[in-house]
Amino acid sequence: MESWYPKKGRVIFHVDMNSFYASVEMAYNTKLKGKPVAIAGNPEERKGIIVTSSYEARKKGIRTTMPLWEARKLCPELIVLRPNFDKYRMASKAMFTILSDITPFVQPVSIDEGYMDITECENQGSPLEIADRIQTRILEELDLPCSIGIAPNKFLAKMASDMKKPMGITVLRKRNLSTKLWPLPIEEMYGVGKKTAAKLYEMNVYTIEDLVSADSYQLKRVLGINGERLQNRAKGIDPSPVDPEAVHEFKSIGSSETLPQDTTDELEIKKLFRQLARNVERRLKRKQSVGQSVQITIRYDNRKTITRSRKLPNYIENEDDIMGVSFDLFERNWNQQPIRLLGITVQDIEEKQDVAQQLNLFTYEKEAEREKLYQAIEHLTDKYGKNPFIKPKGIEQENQPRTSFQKDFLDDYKQ
DNA sequence: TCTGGGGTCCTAGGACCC
DNA sequence: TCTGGGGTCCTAGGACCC
Repeated sequence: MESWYPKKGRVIFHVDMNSFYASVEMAYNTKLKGKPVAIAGNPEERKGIIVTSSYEARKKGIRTTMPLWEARKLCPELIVLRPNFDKYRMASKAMFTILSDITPFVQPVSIDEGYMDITECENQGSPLEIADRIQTRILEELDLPCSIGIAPNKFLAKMASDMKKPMGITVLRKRNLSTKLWPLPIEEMYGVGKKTAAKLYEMNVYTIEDLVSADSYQLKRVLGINGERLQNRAKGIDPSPVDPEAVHEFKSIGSSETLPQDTTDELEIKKLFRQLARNVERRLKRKQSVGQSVQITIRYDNRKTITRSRKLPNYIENEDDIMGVSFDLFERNWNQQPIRLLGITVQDIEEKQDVAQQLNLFTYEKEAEREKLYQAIEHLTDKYGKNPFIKPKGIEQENQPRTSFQKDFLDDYKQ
């Protein structure tokens, strides 16, 4: 609810680690410092694309998602490392611990960036001093560089942290928008990707300033609700709060993998599905969670990608259940073309403790059977004024009608 | 002999219900 | 003799981000 008095402006930080994976590798192995380093997937296979690279590598033109062979052509002396996520997760945890020393209002958004709301931290110094202290601690204690954006809301803080890299601290105030934000090309705005940029060009929007003054009806027509939101952000309006709980409310857990070669071999496909199901189970269990939907992804050799999903009548968590649903979806939907990638994602996730009764598929089907039988008995009892079954207790016994009398009743019910 | 793998959010159509 | 309009759920796909 809005209060009547003027609301104090917020002070939001966006803390963004600089070329995070590469920096963590350099912190572990200082001999890598000053050299062109890149993290890439399996270098032997086609999954070899650049995930992150050091600034030295970027100077040579290395870019994220660039195929490895192309990166090597641009920079033959490139040091290529496989990702080591355990290291990165540890560094990330240490980094967020430092942020949490300032305020509990920290919202991690990915492994290497997060927002902070330091509005109530006046007693700890000015925003600039606090940012400087954070940056120094992360550098001295973890040997990792970061950039920090300071602004009255999340969007502006995010844009600000991008303005000076590496090791920048940038303050973006409302009154500076026209000189610091608005001149930027529209495709540099957070939330504007290739497709949206193309639509905006059509409307003669090339800079963030153009977006501010664009016709809002036309924007809404072309981009839907996102058009409205983007224009508001361009104007410097973003009311979304820093939400420390958001990180726990994950909604899906998935695992996918590109095959070494495209394949139509059902045995190989099954093996990969089994592995993906196991992976998803492991991560579900680690988070003490269960899910109610299963989605599979099939990418064909021509890169056409389809998804098929099924909402289940109950929550599942086990490899076998995940595998069963996934493979059934696969068999119903595969068009026999060679496959490049397969994926399994479990959605509609709840924490186990929040789910009243969690049953695996098998128990559920038993329950459903039992329920149906009870209904049948109830129906017949109503219709004929008596229970046609001699022994109403012990459903398993009743499963098989023992007399033709009972059989007729059941047949009657079924039709 | 190009383009990984982890996510979130939004849209749109059809089914179904009132 | 013809057919409203709203709401929710499910499914598939797309856009975007790191």
